[in-house]
Amino acid sequence: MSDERLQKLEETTRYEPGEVERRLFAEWIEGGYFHPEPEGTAAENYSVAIPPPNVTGALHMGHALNGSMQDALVRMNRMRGRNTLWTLGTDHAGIATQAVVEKMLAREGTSRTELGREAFVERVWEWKEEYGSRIVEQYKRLGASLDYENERFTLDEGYVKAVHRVFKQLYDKGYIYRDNYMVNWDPGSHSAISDLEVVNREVEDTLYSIDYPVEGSDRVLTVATVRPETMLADTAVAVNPDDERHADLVGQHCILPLVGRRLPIIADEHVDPEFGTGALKVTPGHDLNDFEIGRRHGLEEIGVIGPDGRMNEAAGERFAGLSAAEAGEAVVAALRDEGGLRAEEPYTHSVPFSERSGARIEPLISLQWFCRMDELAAPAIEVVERDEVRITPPQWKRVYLDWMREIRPWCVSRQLWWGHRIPVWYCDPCEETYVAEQTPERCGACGGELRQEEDVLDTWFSSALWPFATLGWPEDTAELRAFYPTSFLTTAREILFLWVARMIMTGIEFAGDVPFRDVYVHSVIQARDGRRMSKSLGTGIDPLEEIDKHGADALRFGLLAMSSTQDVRFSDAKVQQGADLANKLWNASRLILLNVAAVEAAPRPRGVEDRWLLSRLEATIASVTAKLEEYDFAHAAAEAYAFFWSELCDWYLEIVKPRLYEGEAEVSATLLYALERILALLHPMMPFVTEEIWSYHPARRGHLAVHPFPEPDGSRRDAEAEAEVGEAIELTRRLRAWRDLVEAPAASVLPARVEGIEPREFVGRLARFEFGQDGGDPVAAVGPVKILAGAEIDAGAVAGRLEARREELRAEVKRAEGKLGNEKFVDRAPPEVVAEERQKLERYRAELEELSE
RNA sequence: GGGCGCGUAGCUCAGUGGGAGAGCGCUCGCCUCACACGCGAGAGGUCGCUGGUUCGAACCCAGCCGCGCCCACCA
Repeated sequence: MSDERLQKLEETTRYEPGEVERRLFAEWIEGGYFHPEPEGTAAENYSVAIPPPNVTGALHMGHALNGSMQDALVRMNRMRGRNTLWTLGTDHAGIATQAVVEKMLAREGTSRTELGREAFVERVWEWKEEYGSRIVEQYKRLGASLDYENERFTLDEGYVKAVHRVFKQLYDKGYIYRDNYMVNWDPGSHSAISDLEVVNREVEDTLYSIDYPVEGSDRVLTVATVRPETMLADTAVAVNPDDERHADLVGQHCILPLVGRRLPIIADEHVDPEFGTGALKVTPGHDLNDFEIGRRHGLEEIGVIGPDGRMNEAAGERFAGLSAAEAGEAVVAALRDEGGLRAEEPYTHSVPFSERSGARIEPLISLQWFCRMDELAAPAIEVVERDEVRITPPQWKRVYLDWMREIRPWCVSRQLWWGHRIPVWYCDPCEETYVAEQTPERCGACGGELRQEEDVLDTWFSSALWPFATLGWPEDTAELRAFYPTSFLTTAREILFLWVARMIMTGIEFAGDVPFRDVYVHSVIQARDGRRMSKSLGTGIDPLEEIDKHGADALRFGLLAMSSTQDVRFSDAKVQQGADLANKLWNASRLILLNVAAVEAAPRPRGVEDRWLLSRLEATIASVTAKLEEYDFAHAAAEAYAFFWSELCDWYLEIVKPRLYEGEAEVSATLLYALERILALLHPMMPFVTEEIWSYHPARRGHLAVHPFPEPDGSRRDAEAEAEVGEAIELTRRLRAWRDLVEAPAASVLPARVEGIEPREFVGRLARFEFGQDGGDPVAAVGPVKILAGAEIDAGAVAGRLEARREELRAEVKRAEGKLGNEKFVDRAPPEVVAEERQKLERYRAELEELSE
């Protein structure tokens, strides 16, 4: 070690993450450690495709958590020597990105429509080039060991090829088709959206009851609606086929108030006779249920609300041009005038809203592209049933399967400009449709000009291909052979259907294998007050701020430690614990590195304490490794912390300090060995501080990021050493507690003698007792240690202490005696449990007798 | 309307059949030559409620009370 570095190590008593993290990250990049060559097979290699963040996005706590988990496993496997790829990339995020750029244009006083499609898309690309890499830089701050040399984007050239290939193949198979169908129309983004992008919220509306007169009769059928404006598009009235009240009316007609249209009265199972009067107005053009009823009965489909959310000409002169809400009021007013409004009452029900724009969904019939899912779903169900894709925690397996078994066609077209434009061309004169991977020149039939489909694909259509499209599919690339299928996926449960399910389906269909072997569904980190973290609520906690304040290692450790299968609140204390651990690592390492004697290759345990430490170390390595492998990050973090802090620092380092200061070779070797292993074990969770300390370690030959991960060494487990040192530690604790109780001054050394076997040397030293003293009656006994009278002890407290302990013991004896006196317990409990209870009783009785002398 | 989950120390959370745990906070004592972002010692819990199963229940079963999430086309 150079004098300069030695001096720095000596002087720096507090670990400062800021400067260290930037420097080390640059070193890792320079080393090229995160970029693998596409060699070997996927079975030997290790790969993960990052869930691509939106280009519009900034790193939020979910990314930070998910990134910490992925990096822990990725780094562990890289250290194990596996050829490891963690694929980096971003998602073009159709609606979100288009919205951001549209907002920007609005500030400039222009708009999307003013620019025109081509110029608009160009502006989005410019925006992407300028701002789209922000989140990538933020992943670097976290220390994520992604392959930054090869960044993918769901709209890059190769990716477009993959999307077109998939679309064409699905079309050729007959899965993709175009249809006039009811979709969730989002008036906010002016596009259809999928069922999964709709959120239902409870809304208080008014339920109106309206009389529909029966043609040629005095009777009326009273129907109920929360959306009176939709009556303008009614084309039938339906009753339940078993409803005797209305049975005679089926086949007759009603007259639609305000409009005068004749509405057939039909019978349909869907109608609930218990609701209202049992008569349902049927609006196939603006309600999904009614749409289905309409298709069953061949009803006319009238649309009175347009894509802009306003009434069109079909609504009639009185209402055309009004917004749907205005039209509703106007309809109610008109009905009041005519006397057709029978009742109105407050009504709370759930209403669909667009998750994207927040607008109330307008169910509309429109011409859209759909993908049939049944055939794709079948094998994706099987692989999960057979655990070829394992879902953890296991309750999500059923959620996945339930959803997949009920899967419905997917509306894949979106009326946006930013995205994969659907690779379909129309020839208007001869009405031909071409689906092609590359733009066709002219119509094959008439030679006429072709017009490309205006719509783009749902963003999730392209993200569904992520694990293989990023590896170069549809080309047969070395990357695909080396890294597909990927090893695992960690994800939030909210995109289990939106994304995970679809990747499994496309992976099997197009890449010939499942996209990953394991899916780990992680917890959601909530705000400190238990609310959802959200930008709009202002409850978000910025991971970058946490990194600035405490360091990336602290945040990573904190997130892993607070993670769970349950949702948890963000815990500042856990992040602080991480920061404290980094500082403790630094300082314990200073103690070791600045005091060790000659460099030794292997540990040479001398005393039982050394064997104890090495045994505990190996137990910890085995356990932490197993926890990481089963995605139990919280316990992995907690166990590593507990071993290091308590066993290594609080006990072992204190025990061996005299030997260390004397420059003993054996203890130096043991300490350097333990330090190397614990640094490597912790590196996947806290890469920066461990790498920094490693740079001072005499055994260092390269970066810790590519240092071998410790394999648990069972040969160093030593039950005898653990038991012997464990007892000595326990005795030390009891002696310390005793002296605290009698208020012995902290610095004083108390006289005592030992009956029986002399305890290990460190017991007296750490508890501040001088054993081997003669004379006088003991004032107290703590195990084999008889404490002698000293001037500095409060005699009254001693007596009190003795009596308190006796009281405890009497209670324990009573409890054990009671239990053993219970014949049923002795008969039916397992023998070892009974034996254990007998041993305890004997121990308590012995101690009680000792204290009663 | 279905499904999943939660209720354990002041706070945030572990703990799935044999004597209640961690971190933070709190109390007391220590600037002990790695670290005061530290060291040592403590206090603090009818494990939501009620029944049941068991020799034995925080843990298994049933019901109830609170809270959360997901799915669902009831006007």
